[in-house]
Formats: sequence, structure tokens, C-alpha cells
Amino acid sequence: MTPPRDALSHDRVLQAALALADAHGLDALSMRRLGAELGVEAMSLYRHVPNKEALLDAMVDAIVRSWIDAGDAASTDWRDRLGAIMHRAHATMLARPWSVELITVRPRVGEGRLRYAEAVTTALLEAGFTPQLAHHGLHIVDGTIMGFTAQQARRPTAVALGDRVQALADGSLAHEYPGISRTIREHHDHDEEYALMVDLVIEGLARLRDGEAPRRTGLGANYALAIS
Amino acid sequence: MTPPRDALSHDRVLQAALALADAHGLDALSMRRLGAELGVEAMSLYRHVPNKEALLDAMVDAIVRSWIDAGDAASTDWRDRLGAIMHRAHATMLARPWSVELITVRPRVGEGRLRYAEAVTTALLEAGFTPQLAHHGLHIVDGTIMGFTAQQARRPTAVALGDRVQALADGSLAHEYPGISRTIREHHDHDEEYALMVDLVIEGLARLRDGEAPRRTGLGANYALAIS
DNA sequence: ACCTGAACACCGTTCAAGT
DNA sequence: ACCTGAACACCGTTCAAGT
Repeated sequence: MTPPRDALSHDRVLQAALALADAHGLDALSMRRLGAELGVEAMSLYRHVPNKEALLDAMVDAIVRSWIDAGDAASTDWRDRLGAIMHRAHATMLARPWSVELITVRPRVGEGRLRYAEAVTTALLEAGFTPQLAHHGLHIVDGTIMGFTAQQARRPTAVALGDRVQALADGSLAHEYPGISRTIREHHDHDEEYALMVDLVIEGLARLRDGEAPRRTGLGANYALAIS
Repeated sequence: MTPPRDALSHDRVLQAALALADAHGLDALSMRRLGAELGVEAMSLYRHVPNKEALLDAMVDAIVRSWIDAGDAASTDWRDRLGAIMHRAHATMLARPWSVELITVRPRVGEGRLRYAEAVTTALLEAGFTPQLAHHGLHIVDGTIMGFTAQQARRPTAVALGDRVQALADGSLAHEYPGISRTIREHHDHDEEYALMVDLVIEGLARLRDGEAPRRTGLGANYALAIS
């Protein structure tokens, strides 16, 4: 148990945490185990990281930072700029499925997240969006990235676990769920489907910029909030 | 310590868990505390629920089930049917912020989730979508609901915690982040913004159905996956 | 049949103590 | 200055024991 044992540092702790989550998932990431992985007692980590929450925030920020690329701003087409970011985000999250829940849910805003928000916002402003619309646009892009990716990250496990999902696939629930029984076996490729949604959203943003408000969807008479 | 002490049941445990999360957040929901809330030892709960995971899944399913309403199918306009579901989902999740991370991330598919998927899929099929497109449509609707809501649920806390977010708002980071410094103070209402995204997505789906493929976004030369 | 008490194998984090 | 050991206040879950 005598590895080189270089001095600990915030970055070494962060990298080890990412590696541990990559190798064994988020549940395996305990301060005790992370310490062990670094050849150190858990308590030593607290010299470099205030607490576990802060470590998780740092992990999120490191990943979100990788969504943007210095080259993005070079592209003159705002659609391509947004598309590149959205696809990069999707790919990095699916490559690290454990990261999805962290990124989607943690509220703390770090530098990486700010830079990503800045890149998206700037692309929109330079494309002629009003500040108001650019603000909405950022949220729409952000929501699309998170929601669609979370949904795809959820799927494989759902199928694996799926008692009923399996039954749906072989049609034995066609009586109760005729709709999904008909569609569930449609072939689809995650990346292609995401590309479709990205294009749909970007097209919608372009129309908003050009002043074409989408048709207003009526909420219907029975739009009521049902809590417990 | 002698409340009526009706016999425990799966449903009583579930309702108490929802109430506990509503009152004190998800972190407060431990089997021990939940037992205490029901006037019972934690271990008694295991007679009605296999484990905590299953309890969380049941909570998710109870909430998702409330997204659909028997009256939805009565509406002949598929846009209104989808819109009603999407708005109901958004409202119920924002009313229970702790539920967002559970619903967005947990893969297990229960009956509530199936009924919701069935309602969305049927609305699309009846509106003339091909099974293939209806399948994509469900995922697009699902991603929109989850992502946008998660993003809005994240925001208030972000602002509250925000060291840098605060600095952005008063303009002192305008040099480093010119784009967001310009847009961050744009007024926006959560519900209105969500309605905008819902309309945008439904409009996009309508165009897909009508065979108008959205313009393909080029990914650019620098679309590369960056891991660690 | 239903509930309990003690126990097991974990957590994150504190703090005084070691080098 | 940097790391540690023991301890604190928790977890989810098991299992034999009680009524």
C-alpha cells in the first residue's frame, strides 16, 4: 500500500471522484471509499473539499464545462453553434449515466455552468434574438438537453427491470394499453431521436425570433391541479 | 402516544411518505422517521413495502398518475389534450419540488407512468401521427416536461445560494459574461415560459406530422466528445 | 399475523491527537 | 501543515424474539 502518494489536492480528489463514479456508479462514491482509492483516510479529504456536497457540485461543473468548446464561437451559423453544444452535452451525459441525475437536479451554479449559459445566450443574441427571447431560449435549450437526456438515460434500465415493459413489448397488454403496445416496438436510435428534437427546438426558436408566435394551446376546462 | 393507530397498509405508508416529503423534504424521508410519523417502529414498514426503493417508486407513480385525467380524451383537439397533460405535470411537480429529482431520474415504470404514456401516445395516434412519429413524440413530450420543470425547480435555489448569480444580476460580471449579464434580469414568469415551450413543441410535432422535416442542424467540425 | 429490539454494516462529519 | 483514530449521530435492512 505504498503508491507514489503525491500530495492530495482539490483536483486530485475531483479526478478520483469522477473516476470512482465512472467505474462503480454514484452509490459507490462515499467519502470513505474515495479516501481509500487515494490511499488516505476519509477525513483527509476534508482538507481539500469542504464537504461532499461541494465535491458533487465540482463534479457537475467539470462536466458541464466540457459542453462548450472554444471553437463553437467560430461558427457563424447560430443553429450550428447551438446544435454543437446540445449534442456535446447529450453525448457526455450518456457516456456518464450517473452524471445525469446530478446535473439535472443540483441547483448550485459554478463557472462551467455559467460559461455554458453564456455561450448559448451569446449565440442567440448575436443571431438577433431580443434579450427577453434569448433568456427564454436559454431555458428552452437547457430544458431540452436535460429532459431528453434524462429520459434516454432512464430507458435502458426501465427495459431491463421491466416486468410490464416486457409484457408490452410482446403485445400481451394490447388490450389495456393499445397505444403504446402499437408504438413501443418502433425502432429508434437515441442519437437520431435526440437530433430530431434538437432540430425541432432550434426551428421553433428561429420562428420565435422571426415573430411567428406558435399557436396557443388551450388548456381545456379540466386543467386542474391535483395534489394527493 | 396513543393515536387511533389504525392498522398499517401499503396505502397508509405511501400517503405518510408523501406527506413527510411535502412537509420536510426528501432528505427527511427515512424509514425510521417515517415509522415514527406513523407511531410505529421503522421495521414494521417492511411488512407493507419491500424496501425504501420500492416506496420511492410508488411515490413517483402516484404523482405521475395524477398527470392524466379521464376528461382529457373527451377533447377532440390533440393539441389541447397534450397541452393539458403537460401543464398538469408541470404544476404538480412544481407544487412538490422534491418530486422532480425522483420523477426525472427513477427508471422503474409503474402503472401511473404507463397510463400517462398511453394517454400521450393515443392522442398522437388519433391525430394521425405514424406509430414511429408517435413514439418519438412521446419521448419529446416526456423530455420537455422533465427537463423544463427540473430547470425551473433548480432556479430559485440557485438564486438564493448564488454568490456569482447575485453578482451577475447587479452587472458586476458584465465583462466576463456579457451575454447573460444582459439577459438575466429579463422578467419572466415560470408558467408563461413553460407555456411558450409547450406551444413550441406541439407546433413542432404538428409540422413533423405534416411531413415538414425541420432544417437539419449541422454539427460542425468540432463536434467531439470530451471525457475527463 | 403483526410488531419490536438488538444488531450489522454502513454513512458524513467533528475534533482532539499525533507526526 | 497535513493526516489520523476514535467518536457521534445517523442510515437501510436482517433476524430472532415477543405478543
